[in-house]
Amino acid sequence: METTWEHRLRSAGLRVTRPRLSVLGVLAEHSHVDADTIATAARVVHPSISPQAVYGVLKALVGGGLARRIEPAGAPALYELRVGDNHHHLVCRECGDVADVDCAVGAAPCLTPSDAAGFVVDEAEVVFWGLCAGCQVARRQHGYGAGIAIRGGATA
Amino acid sequence: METTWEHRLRSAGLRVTRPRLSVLGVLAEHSHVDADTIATAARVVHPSISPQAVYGVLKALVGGGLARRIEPAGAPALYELRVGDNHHHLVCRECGDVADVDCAVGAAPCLTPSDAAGFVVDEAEVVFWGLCAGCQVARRQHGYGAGIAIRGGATA
DNA sequence: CCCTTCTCTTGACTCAGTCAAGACAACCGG
DNA sequence: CCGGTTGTCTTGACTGAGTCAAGAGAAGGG
Ligand SMILES: [Mn+2]
Ligand SMILES: [Mn+2]
Ligand SMILES: [Zn+2]
Ligand SMILES: [Zn+2]
Repeated sequence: METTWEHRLRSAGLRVTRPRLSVLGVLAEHSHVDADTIATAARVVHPSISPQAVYGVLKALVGGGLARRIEPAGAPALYELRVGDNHHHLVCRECGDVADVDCAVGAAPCLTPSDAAGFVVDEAEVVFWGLCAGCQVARRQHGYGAGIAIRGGATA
Repeated sequence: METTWEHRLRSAGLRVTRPRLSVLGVLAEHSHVDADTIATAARVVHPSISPQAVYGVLKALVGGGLARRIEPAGAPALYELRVGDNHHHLVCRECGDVADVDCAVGAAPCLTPSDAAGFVVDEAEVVFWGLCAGCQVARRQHGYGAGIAIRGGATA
């Protein structure tokens, strides 16, 4: 059972191209990256790649199930290769850093709404908002310690 | 204990203005509306209101805790008055319709991530993706029945 | 009623992403 | 190995949602 990028592209019905391989290469090293960062990194190995090619490649990869797209509120979309495992995300309100959270329940959707209002639900997307370790330290050092009012109102 | 909009604005440290009252009026009748819809509706009662005023008012209301902003992936931000009850949302992949969900049932791994990776979490945001009742019917009638590949990877 | 300060209007501008036309290159068949 | 057929990439224009800034206007404390 082949698992090279070439094979995975082909079995998704996609042609194997240099732009696609370089974007996949970037995604393999960085998780939760935006299109612009991907373009910059991909240009190291394939200098002529255009921003629009990156958008196109990413759309193809997501459509083919090779990549996943997440859109944290107030930030450009992020892409990752971890796909099909229904995992969730921690997002830092301060620096935007994103960390993976394995879903304790496993299968999607991992939660069931109390009243689905007639909806057929196929996915439960969970985003945990907070402060990453680094930003907690930075706050304390700059005198923002103790109880700060954090944007967003409702506290878990 | 006063609960008029005027009072609530003032106790949030905000002045009472016509644009703010008309936006609040719109929010009181429609839930989960975008800025543009709000502007159009507010213009009925206050014709001279500018789009930027609506953005400004909404930012003030959210900042003052009178309104909540949600940003479903791939759609403009939506606003509502239900605030401080940490409720969640069902979003239709087809028509974008949004419904409120009081709380999730079942295991609650999603209020406390198994491994918070050093983050201090203050909010768990949950979005249930699926098809609303109306769009389920529409699909069946147009021959899209049975198992369709739905965007987003993991299928329930 | 006046003055200060906050808020609104107007208009330019940003950012992330899309759309479309044509050049180009991957892959299939011969 | 070569040529033709598509699918993909490049280039460049464009959109939509939202921000920023300057000045006019109005809210509300004194
Ligand atoms: Mn992830
Ligand atoms: Mn709601
Ligand atoms: Zn951080
Ligand atoms: Zn629908």
